Amino acid sequence: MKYVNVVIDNNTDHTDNLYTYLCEDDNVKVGNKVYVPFARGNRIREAYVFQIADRLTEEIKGIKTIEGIDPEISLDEDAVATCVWMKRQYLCRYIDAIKCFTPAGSSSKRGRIRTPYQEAVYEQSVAKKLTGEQQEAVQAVRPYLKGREHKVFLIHGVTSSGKTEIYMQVIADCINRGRAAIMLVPEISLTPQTIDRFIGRFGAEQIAVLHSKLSMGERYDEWMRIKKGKVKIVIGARSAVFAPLSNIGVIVLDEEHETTYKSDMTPKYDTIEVAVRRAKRNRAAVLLGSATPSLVSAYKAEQGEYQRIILTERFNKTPLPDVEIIDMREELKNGNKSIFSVSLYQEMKRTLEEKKQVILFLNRRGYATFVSCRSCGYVMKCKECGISLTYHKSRNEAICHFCGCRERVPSVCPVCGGKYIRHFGTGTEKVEEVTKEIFPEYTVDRLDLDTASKKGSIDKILNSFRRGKTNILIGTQLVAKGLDFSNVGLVGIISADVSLNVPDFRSSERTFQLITQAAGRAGRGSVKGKVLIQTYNPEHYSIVAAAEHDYAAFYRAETMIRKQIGYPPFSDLIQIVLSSEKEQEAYERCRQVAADFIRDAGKSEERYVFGPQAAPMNKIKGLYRYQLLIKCFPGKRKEYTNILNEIKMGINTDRGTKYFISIDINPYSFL
DNA sequence: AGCACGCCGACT
DNA sequence: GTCGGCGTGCTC
Repeated sequence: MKYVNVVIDNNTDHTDNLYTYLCEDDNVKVGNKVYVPFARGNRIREAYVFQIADRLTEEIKGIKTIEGIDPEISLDEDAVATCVWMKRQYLCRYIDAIKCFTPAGSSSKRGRIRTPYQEAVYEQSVAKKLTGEQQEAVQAVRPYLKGREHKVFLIHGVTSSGKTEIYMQVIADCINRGRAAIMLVPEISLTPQTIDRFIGRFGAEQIAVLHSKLSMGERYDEWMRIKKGKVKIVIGARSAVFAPLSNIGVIVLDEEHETTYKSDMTPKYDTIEVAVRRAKRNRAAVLLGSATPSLVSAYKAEQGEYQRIILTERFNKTPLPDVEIIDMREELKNGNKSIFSVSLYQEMKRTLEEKKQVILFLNRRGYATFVSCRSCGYVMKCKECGISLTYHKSRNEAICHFCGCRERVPSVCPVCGGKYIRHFGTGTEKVEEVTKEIFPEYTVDRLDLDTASKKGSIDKILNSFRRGKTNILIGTQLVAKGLDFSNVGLVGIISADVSLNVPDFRSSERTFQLITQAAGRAGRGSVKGKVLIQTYNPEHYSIVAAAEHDYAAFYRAETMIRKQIGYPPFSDLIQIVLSSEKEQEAYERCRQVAADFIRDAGKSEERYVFGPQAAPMNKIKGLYRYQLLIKCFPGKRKEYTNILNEIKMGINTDRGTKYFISIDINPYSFL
């Protein structure tokens, strides 16, 4: 007879506790899924065992007995511990964390196991001979695998430096030692080549691929295959970090800087943090790979928390493309008001005549418009927060989305006195239209979230480009991702300013990454490519550094600014959104949370609390949203999350609540 | 959340 | 008397 503490699978905050039951089966294990009678009606509910004891420390009245143990589904102790950690770390419920580790579907009624990828034929691939740099990278990781020691590596390698080959050889070493591996990619539908290479190398029977297109049943079957130890490698997007593998030897995150690694749904976890957490418990290695590491990861590497591995040569020895910055202020001076600068037009013409392809890249991000001067490039920014102010038409004001301060929009530029000061934002959609007009004899295609949403159309568009049927491809970030085309002679970035002036403290980092990734698309074959960047801020450090392929310079400049204002990696940002049908209530509750927080954290912390102010997306699904931002400096994380947890519980036990609270730690977007 | 308990007014 | 309205409190 055992006493067990369980988490009830109940979709509410009010029962987010451990409940004690008697269990007649002495073989009950932590992580077992069980069935228990719950509440007055004693309805049978699903639950998960989190703790087991032989006796009670204090008497519990009316203790009930577990009805049964589910023989199919169980979590291991590692998963249970991680759930407890996630609840604290991300302020989610136990059950939200548990759902990450358990399959959503149920077992197939027909008893037939569904295995996608098993039938298709894949080109066999064998381990390639590594370059010296690649060899060193693999050698650096190997002792940790051999010694079963935890370590995080940041593999900073220029585009096409052969990071995937390094991952594969490390993973091969890992499975040779009888351990399993998780391979994470930012977006599975954009990385079919990676999956093909892995299956070609390791064989489909050792690999499970988890992706969003799987049906519930397929997902369940893949989960079962992994759980039963039939699989050595799991490939997938962020949720695959929860794969039920025991004995993990390595977790790889490719393109570690990608924002998709941060979950924006409950639980709002950070995949890198979860991966490191699981790896620590498994004494496993973590490989973070990127051509443009996030500032947070690079900082951790600099601090010695991660071991840095640098790859400087491109695998095929193709030199990095020449990057030229085009000053759009000059274009205006010369009377050119079109989207295309003279240089970009001429370069496009030349490239197309040489029968090479062109990619036009527009980082059409965010709906927020910024105010800038077309004569000198001046942009209205918040004096305290350093981020771009967002233009609000109704009052002709510019507002800071971080602290909420407002400023009137001047009619002449305060720097140069120019008259061309106005708000920018959209308008770049016209690129396709204008391109077709200027180059009617060439085929133009567009790839963005609108055109890609139709099933299969990403592949269709990319294939037609790969086969050379499309001459000019226009696209958003989708195009910048790790796609491999050999005949691209020119990449044109229509306006670097769009991403540079997104009202977010990461806008410079994003711009550097986007330009670098986009530039990486040029000259992948034998020819050296060319990149043109159009901007009104030609001397901005993130643009200059990207043009010169100089990550270190960007890193130095950006860390200095972050440190000064106290942004990540020097702090964690906590975003709290209060929403309600009534705007007044949303505001009032938000103010109350701020007051409660300051009361509990101490008056001295008041200066780290920003808001309340209307959230950038003011109203969603009929709910008004007000937000609070809190800067959390090192050493304060536990204290702050404890306080916020208390506040959250207080709200949830308050009966007549017609408002909701949502807390996101280090959100990737404030929009 | 969801469900039972209970205290009150309205109705056979 | 007793039916059912919903406000209140608890779920091992």
